[in-house]
Amino acid sequence: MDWKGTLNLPKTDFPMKANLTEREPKFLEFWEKEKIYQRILKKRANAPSYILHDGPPYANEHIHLGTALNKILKDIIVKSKSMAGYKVPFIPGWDCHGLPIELKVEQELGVKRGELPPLMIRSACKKYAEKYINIQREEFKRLGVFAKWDTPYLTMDFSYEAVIAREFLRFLETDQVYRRKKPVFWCPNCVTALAEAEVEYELHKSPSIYVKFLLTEETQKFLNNFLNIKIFEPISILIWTTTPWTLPANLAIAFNPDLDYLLIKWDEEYLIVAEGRISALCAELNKDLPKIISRFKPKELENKKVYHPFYEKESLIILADFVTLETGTGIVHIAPGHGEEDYQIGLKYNLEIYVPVDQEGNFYPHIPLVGGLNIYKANEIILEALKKREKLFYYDTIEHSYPHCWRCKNPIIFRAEYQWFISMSAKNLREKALKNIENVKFIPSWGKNRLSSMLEKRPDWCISRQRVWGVPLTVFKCSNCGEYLKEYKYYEKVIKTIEKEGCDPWFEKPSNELLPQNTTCPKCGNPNFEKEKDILDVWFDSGVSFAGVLEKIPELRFPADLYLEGSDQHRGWFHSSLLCSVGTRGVAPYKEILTHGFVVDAQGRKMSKSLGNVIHPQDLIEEYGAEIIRLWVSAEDYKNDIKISKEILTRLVEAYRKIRNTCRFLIGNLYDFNPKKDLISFEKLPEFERYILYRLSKLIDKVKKSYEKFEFHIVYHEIHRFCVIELSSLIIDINRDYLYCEKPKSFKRRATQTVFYYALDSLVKLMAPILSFTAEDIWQNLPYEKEEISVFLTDFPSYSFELTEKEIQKWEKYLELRTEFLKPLEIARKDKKIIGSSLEAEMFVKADSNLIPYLSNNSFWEYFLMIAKFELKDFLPKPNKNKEVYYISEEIKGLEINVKATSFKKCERCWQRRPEVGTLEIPDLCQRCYEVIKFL
RNA sequence: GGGCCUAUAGCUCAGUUUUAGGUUAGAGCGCACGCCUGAUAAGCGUGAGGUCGGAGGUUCGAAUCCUCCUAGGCCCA
Repeated sequence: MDWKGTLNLPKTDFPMKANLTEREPKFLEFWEKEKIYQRILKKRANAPSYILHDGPPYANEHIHLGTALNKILKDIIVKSKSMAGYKVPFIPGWDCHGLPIELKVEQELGVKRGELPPLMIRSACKKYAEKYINIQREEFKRLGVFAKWDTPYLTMDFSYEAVIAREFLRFLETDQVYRRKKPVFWCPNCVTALAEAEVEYELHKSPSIYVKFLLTEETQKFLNNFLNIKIFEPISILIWTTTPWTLPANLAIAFNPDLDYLLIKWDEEYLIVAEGRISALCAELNKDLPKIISRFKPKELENKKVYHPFYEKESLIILADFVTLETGTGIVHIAPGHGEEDYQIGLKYNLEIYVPVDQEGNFYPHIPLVGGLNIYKANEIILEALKKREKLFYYDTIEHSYPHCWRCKNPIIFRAEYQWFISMSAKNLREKALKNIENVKFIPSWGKNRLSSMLEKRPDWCISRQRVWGVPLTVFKCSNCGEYLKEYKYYEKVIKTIEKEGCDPWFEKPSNELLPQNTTCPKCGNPNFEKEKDILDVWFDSGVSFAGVLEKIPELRFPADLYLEGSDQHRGWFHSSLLCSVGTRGVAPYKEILTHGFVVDAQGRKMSKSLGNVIHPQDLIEEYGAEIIRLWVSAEDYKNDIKISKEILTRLVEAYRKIRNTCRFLIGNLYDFNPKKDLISFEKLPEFERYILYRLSKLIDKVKKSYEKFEFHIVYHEIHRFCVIELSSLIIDINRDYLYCEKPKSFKRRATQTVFYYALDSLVKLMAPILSFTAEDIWQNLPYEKEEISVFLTDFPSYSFELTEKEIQKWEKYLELRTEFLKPLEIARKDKKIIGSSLEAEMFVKADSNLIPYLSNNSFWEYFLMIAKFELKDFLPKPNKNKEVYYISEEIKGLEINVKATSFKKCERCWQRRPEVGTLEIPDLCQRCYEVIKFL
């Protein structure tokens, strides 16, 4: 007789194989069609809101794993906060302006900067950004991310552009903006400023010259005194440079305050150089060691003077940390208009940002000696002049890495141009920003230190760019007296225009059409004005998103609860947002900042084309499904670098299957269970079932707390572990007999189903923020009536199944004992080969008195160990070594175990070995099954 | 070169700070071996894996505190 038909075997259509790649789109469709995210928001309409403000990704390429990771983390938060009872309106955004797109567009059109009218470039840029916004939006959606995809914020929206301009004007009218020269990369051939991204480094042959700067009489007098020497012959300070043409712009020479310098006599000349360069110089200049007169620290020389090598003027001696012993003489010639470091140190010493070179690389006509000459021609003239005046100590040429223009491939120069700045000090922006982040919570906590140390050191913010794809610096300048209009009243019309038509009118309309009628200069009364040509740094665009989004959209709120980005954004968006917000609102735009690391390969190295270790999310979706990417995001601790590799993914797929299959088993065994009628109250449940439910409520607590703390890897680990241990290994394995073999409506079976019901209900909700597709899949396959049409409309479970401390301890002891009992069973199976299934085993146990209370219920242990017979004995007879196992526990003192094969016959229905099998009316069956069969 | 951060079994993570540094360092997976064949491209069990990146130091005692080094990441120069 085949008894299988009399069993209550699991039934479900929920497939074991996830087939994620194929099935995921169906759930996406379901969410979209049923407007699930909108429904969630509607359901939480009156709930307290949680504002996670999306940092806008740049719309110029497909998403990569980093962008995917970031958005999935945000999605996990949106979903978990929502299921924890908050209203979470999530407005995605895109950063649209800026150089990378403008460059890409120029490249695609095959034009150089300035070759096309700004409006044409701008329109092409807009199209380009739109294209990638649409691509990225679909890619984000494909990952299962919930958001208001139909109403994102774009920094190129007219309304947003108007906000950018308005916020800039707030800085302007509060006197936090100023204009000053600053060196930038400059291509004299293309007659344009270059961004760092437009610079290529290539080998270039330059002059290498050592130039003497003669001490002034006063300085020499001081030095004689200072070093206690008497030298009346000329003393010179030796510097090294590869750009003789910057010497006309020289305003200072810099020593490193920490280095030692020497006064030496070399070829009858008195010179000053760094001690650490002497031997290198001897080799380089092919000279013998000099005679050393004196050694000194340069601090005392600060603010003393030397003579310019060929102009009738003086140059200042200053101190600068960036001077090194790597090359040259340890003393650096400073031209603040022609180098970044020169500029910075120039600001410190209040030097002029002096630029004698025009935009095409020619000296202005009035400059002595080199006026009107191109810088390369000037190099020759300057060399001649130096020789003539005996200021050239040594001349050579070197080949070194030098910046070139990526378009015309010519060498470029550093040249100061007027730029706009937001002052860190005018209105105490730095101090205010530092003060405000004290109230911000950082995860991880070191983020605060990182952000504040950047704020402490950063220079004034250069916000102007000489480009067209962006929001203009809306400033009018009086054409007569040069006065800038600062009051907002002059700009209301411009802002309104931008709101309606975008920024194009600024580029095409004359200023009198943008200004209010009859505007005249408040200073000189002149009616004509010039528009500023530069545009704003894109970091300003996204930096004011609190104004363009949080303040603008009614369901949002300023400040936000959370900003969540990669750790690079300490210098980026966290930073610019803070400055913009503090500078105009006086407070930080966020209450909490969460940062994640970067995606790296198995060895912890960054992903790069050259290393060939780049993994694309698109490929992973195709091979594994988006769900596995989501699981990966959750499983890794994002506070550090986040590794990804084939092995990691394989492990995750396996873990995924375990979770899925466990749920499948629960579903399959609840096909005839109606929670409304069949649920058994916790108090009435048997002990083991109560213990599992207690463990379940511990899991729920832990998982909910971990979501709150944004520790998603804990969520993943806990859920997975619960499926493996409490469910699969314990209650499913042990109670399977009840499910299959007892009467369908029996207490034992319903009790087990009750546990299954709670476990499944909890798991599906707890996993939903991470395993969104699978949770929805499970939800749709629940065999009983559902409270909502989507799992995302439900709340996290809040069951609390408590046991007394005594009960908990007892069960921990039971499990400890169980582990010990399984060991001799395994020996019986593997070594002695006397049993296969544990059901074939009989176990006899001798134990110390302290263990007796746990072991006195024989039938419980038969059930709990799934064996044929368990007996507690006072004494164990000598075992037959071939046919029995005798085992003394090492872990639990005083526990001796004897295992042998049972002689009981197997019940053909439930496969248990029972003494009564063969003695009943139906000899195939055990007593229990006999009764069940009779009942059926 | 500077600032910040990271380094625990093959993999992913606990344990380290603020409940004071304390006996043989934990979990799950994977692996090996065995079992089951009524979750079956499933399930159960047992076992082997770590000088806690390296070297010093503090201490009776350190994965945990200090110093240095190595490798890697982010941001600057």
